[in-house]
Formats: sequence, C-alpha cells, structure tokens
Amino acid sequence: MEPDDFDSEDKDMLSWDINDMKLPQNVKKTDLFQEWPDSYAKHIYSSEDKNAQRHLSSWAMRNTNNHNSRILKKSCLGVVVCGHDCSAEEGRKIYLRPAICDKARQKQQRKRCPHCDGPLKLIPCRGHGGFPVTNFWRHDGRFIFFQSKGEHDHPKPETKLEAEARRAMKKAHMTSSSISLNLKGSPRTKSLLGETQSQGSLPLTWSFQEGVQLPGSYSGHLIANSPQQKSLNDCLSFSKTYGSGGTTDLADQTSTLDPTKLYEKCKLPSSRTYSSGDLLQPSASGVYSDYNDLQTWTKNAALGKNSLNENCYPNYPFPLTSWAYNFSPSQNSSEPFFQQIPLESPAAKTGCHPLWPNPGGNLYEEKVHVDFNNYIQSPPYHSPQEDPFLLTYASHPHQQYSLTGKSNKWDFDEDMTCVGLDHCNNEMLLNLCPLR
DNA sequence: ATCTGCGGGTTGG
DNA sequence: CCAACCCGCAGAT
Repeated sequence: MEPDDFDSEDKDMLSWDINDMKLPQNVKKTDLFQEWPDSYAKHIYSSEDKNAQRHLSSWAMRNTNNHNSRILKKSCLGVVVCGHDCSAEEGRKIYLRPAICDKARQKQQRKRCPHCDGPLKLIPCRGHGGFPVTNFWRHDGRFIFFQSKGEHDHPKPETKLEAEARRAMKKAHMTSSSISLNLKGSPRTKSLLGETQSQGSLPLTWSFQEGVQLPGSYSGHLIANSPQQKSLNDCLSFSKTYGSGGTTDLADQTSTLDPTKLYEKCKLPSSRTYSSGDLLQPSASGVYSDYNDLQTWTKNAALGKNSLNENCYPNYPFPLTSWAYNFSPSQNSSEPFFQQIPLESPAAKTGCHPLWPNPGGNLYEEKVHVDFNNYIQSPPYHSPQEDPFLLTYASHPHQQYSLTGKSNKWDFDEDMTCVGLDHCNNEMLLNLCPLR
C-alpha cells in the first residue's frame, strides 16, 4: 500500500531465483495461487496456501528428479489430442490431460479418441528450449516460492479436476448404462456409452455451454440451497446434452445414477457465503484486478455466455470431483480468466468466484462440480494457450487452435512416437511440504 | 489404479 | 557439474 514499500517489495518479489541461497523473507504480500502459470513466472505464495502446498498446477506436470530435496522440480507433459484432429460439435477439439504416471500414460495412449475413436496423440511440451516447461517449488520460511521456466507451446489440457470429473462421469454412465440404453438413446448417446465402456476415456464431448448452463444467474446460487441436487441434474444434463443436444433432461436419469455417490464428493462449501457482489470484487481478493479480465467477463456476460458459468461456476456443484483448488482468478494477464472455465470447475480454473471464499485460501478440500470441459472445449476468447480444452468454438473462430493435420501449430512430428515417452509423476497435490 | 514425491542411476553437453 | 530422464519404491487417494 505505501508506494515506497511497494517498490521495494516489488523488487524483492522479482529479483530472486529459486536457486538462490536465500530467498526474500520480507515479503509483504503473497500472490494468489496461479492455476496456469506460464512464461517464466515467479510467485511467492503463503506457506498456508493449500494449493501451493500441494504444488498444484492445471498443466499436466510430472515430478522430475533434480537431485535437490529442497527444490521440487516438475516438467510439463503437454497435452493429449485426437490423432485425427477431429472436432466435436461446433468445432471443439479434444485436449485430454496426459496421465502423470508413465504407466497410466502409456495405457492412456492406447485408448481411442472419445469422440471419433481415432488414435490419441500426445503433444509434448517443448516450451523451454525444446524441452518441457519446468516448474520449481521451494518452501522457505513462511512462503512457498514458485518459478516457471519456459512458455507452454501447446493448448491447455483438461485440468485434473476435469479429468477426475470425466472419470466420475464415466463411472456414472457405466452404472447407469443399463438404464441409459433405454433413455433417449439417441445415436450419439449410444455411441458414447459404447466408447465409455470400451475405452475408458471420456465419454462424451458435450457441449459445455449448452449443457452447462447454470440455471439462472449464478450469483445467487452459489451456494444455494440444494445445489447438490441441482448440480447433479446439471451434471447429468451434460452428458445427455452431449448426446441429444438437449439440455436438461437428464434429470430423469439422475435417479439412476446413485446420487449418493456422486454427491459424496461434492459438498458445497457450505461455510462460505458469497454474495453476488463478490464476483466483482476485485479488491477483496485481487481477483479482478486485471481490468481485462473484468472486461472479458463483462463481455461474456453480455453475450449471454454465462460468464459465470464459464468463469466462475456458479453453483454447480458438480459432484464429480473434488475440486479443490482455489485458484485465484486472475491469472496471467494474458489469460482471460475464463479460459476454460467453462466446464471446469469454476473454481479451479479461474478462481473467480464466489464460491471461493478466500482466494488464496484453501478451498481445497471442497469438492465440486465438474468439469467436463476439458475435454472439449471451447471457450471463445482465449488464446490458444489459454484454452485448455478444446478450444474452438465454431462461432468464435478466432483463436482456435486446431490441430489440424500437419499444418497445425503443433506439429505432431512425433506422431505417435510421443506416445512412448513417459515418465511419471508430477503435478500437483499432496505433498504437503516436503520441501523444506 | 493413480497420483505424488523421493532418490539412485544414466547420458549428453 | 548440470539438466533431462528412466526406473522403482513408498505413501496416499
């Protein structure tokens, strides 16, 4: 707050390097957790920040041995795309999250595209001098220092939450498969089910926007009353939508899914109460500190894209995953915060919202909704990198990243070769403080 | 079944 | 010496 301090503070915040013997300890202001750090970013988080404690990132980061127990190093695995570059409805592409574990990744690559059944291709990250982008985490004193090296040269994969949500969905589908057969069995639906069962990958490519609209304004409901029920329905509608293009009629299926299970993980953050005003309160958390973000948000809202949904997710408590992150909303200035938010957990992605009580805080354990988005996605205004999932909305061709064949930005030169690589581990969660 | 972190070990610059 | 990576182990989900 005081200008003077600010300057010196700023310097401290930027002049350090993760390898320095001593890292600044006079940090007055810690950063809000960044879900999609990119481009040589540096952040100083509070040691209380759960997301930081878990070394989370929405990029698929695997653990890398740097033979330094004090500094945790992780490298990016890139993103898994359809080898046939298929597009779901509306031009959406599929960007799956590479499994972190080598074995799981190999297995994943043997699976087929959830949409066209084509082969899956791993686009490796080469954003750091041809090597994967690396992230470093170091716990020191009351802070957790984060440093990123390199700039991701591929689309964002679905987040961990989204991937979990997918799995959950799949499970739900399996569970209710018998029923579903009777359900509206549109061709689409059927095929999806089949895929799901045989492939294990996401079943669908649903359209996020259509399917996920939150009912109404989000603001009020963030916490609303029976969010769970609602969300469940929403969730279901997703899948259904995907199949029929409809929207909410999954509710009827809901009952078949064993809501109990779905909700297990989905407790809404009951303790938190957010008022609609929270959404735009940048100051409180710094969330919307970025004017552009706000602008974008506004724009979306105007467009009727339910920005909330996209950005903040309203209340969708989608049961599928545990959402746990509380990312701060404003990410790199380059990322509009809504990038992916569409289906993803709102929280997860952007951090924007009301559901998060304290942006740097830990929501971590809350669970949430789902994010299907990843899978396919299409957020309109992002830059390629920003969109994790899929990206393209036909209607918003601007930044699509289509991986079209070889002309794409990402050339899969390695075509399937990449598939073979793997390593294991990485990304986020857990490690509550290993690094000393 | 996976994720995540650790650490031994190899390879190439 | 450093960086990238492979591999297996162990604890936690």
